[in-house]
Amino acid sequence: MRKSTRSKLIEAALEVFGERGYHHATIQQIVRRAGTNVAAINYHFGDKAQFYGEVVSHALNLDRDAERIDLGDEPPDEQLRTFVFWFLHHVVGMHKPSSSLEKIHIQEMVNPSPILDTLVDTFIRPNHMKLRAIVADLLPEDATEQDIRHHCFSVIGQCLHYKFARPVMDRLYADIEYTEDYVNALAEHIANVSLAGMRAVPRQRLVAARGGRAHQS
Amino acid sequence: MRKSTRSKLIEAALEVFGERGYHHATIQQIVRRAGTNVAAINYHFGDKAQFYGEVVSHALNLDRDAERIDLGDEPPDEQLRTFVFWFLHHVVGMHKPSSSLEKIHIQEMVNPSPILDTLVDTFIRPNHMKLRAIVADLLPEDATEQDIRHHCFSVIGQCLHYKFARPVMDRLYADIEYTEDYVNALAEHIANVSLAGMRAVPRQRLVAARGGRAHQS
DNA sequence: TCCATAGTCAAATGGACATTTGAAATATAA
DNA sequence: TTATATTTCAAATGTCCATTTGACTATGGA
Repeated sequence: MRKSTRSKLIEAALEVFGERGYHHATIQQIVRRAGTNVAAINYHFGDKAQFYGEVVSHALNLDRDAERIDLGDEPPDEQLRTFVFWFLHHVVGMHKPSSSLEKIHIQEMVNPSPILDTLVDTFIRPNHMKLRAIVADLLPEDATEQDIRHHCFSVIGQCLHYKFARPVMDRLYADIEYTEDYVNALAEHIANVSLAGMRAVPRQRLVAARGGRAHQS
Repeated sequence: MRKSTRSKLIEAALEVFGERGYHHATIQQIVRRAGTNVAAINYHFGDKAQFYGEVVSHALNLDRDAERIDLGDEPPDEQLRTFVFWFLHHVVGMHKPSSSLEKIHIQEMVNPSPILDTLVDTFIRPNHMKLRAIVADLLPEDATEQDIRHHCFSVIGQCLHYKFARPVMDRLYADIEYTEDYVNALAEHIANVSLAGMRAVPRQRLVAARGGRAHQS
């Protein structure tokens, strides 16, 4: 059975939306890549917005079957390392291209569209909860809800920075090459900083009382 | 002397470009806010791109006179805290709106335009070098160039995450309010994690030899 | 064979913009 | 004042898109 126009459109759109984001992707680009013409979008999906919705939920379905992180029963600090490796390689997609779903995920963070709600519920939150569990394990018993969140965001923030700030980084340091080894070293670094930060928490408690310092405005 | 149309345009544009970014800002919006009409852009600046260039360099000039971080001669870990406070409040602009230049800075990271080069050279790099100096001070003597960079990026990455991932965060946790106190606590957290990470460096060295682990693909 | 339905296509339509134009208004200098 | 240069304005033009239209083709029963 030859590929239906419909699925060719979805596949092409997955790539184009992943590369350019919803707003910057044009229907022309998509149908050209799919080898068809603009009217097909209207016929099969109604309009661009609905089309995008179908493309994303198709990607989410694909993803359901795809590889998940297996954290096994390693000790929590090993689990964190595994998570960071996975996130950097798979989500941030540093040395080899990430899946289209991950690319769309990144695009949606930068320019959210209405589907971001769905994306958070079916994709981002589950992953976040996995990290959260690890972090909660690593922090002392009496860690507050806030502590847990903040440490999660520290981990993710360090990782995503290599995606979002890439244009700036490349201008600051032209010589970086994102080989697999380099990305592994990066993951190692991020895991180490994060773990050190979590181990330091009890000590922080004592210092934490320092009132909010005035920031110069 | 009444404000010239030219400077009214620049001021309005500073705001609009800061809010919507170069691509999403329309000339209509700018001239409406400046109380004039589209032809003024053509007359004073040629076209949108040149206009944007002038607006940014105007902002950079303003910024030259504006408040800089004064790190004084505090010990390096205090300097890092100061830097993080400054960056979160002033650049990321968390609890009160940041200046238009900072907003444009953020916009350019997300959707770079040709002026990003200028922005990096005259604005981002100098700030980066300040942080770099602090980090180099905090790390052991034998820290590599890579170590220094990575720790810088860890600091900045954690801060910027609260800007870039905000749409997602708000959906994950609807109850966060970015009061001044909260942002101060955030800064404290980020500084603590970063400092702990840097103090842990020598210990890492020993572990660092672990070969790049295969990531599941 | 005939017809209905699904699918495809090139071309038209229409909206949102940036950009240009030429005339009108205003300031400036002689 | 008069001439000249600046500055503003409303309207026209052109471009890039999404979206729609109506004609054309293929397929699969009756």
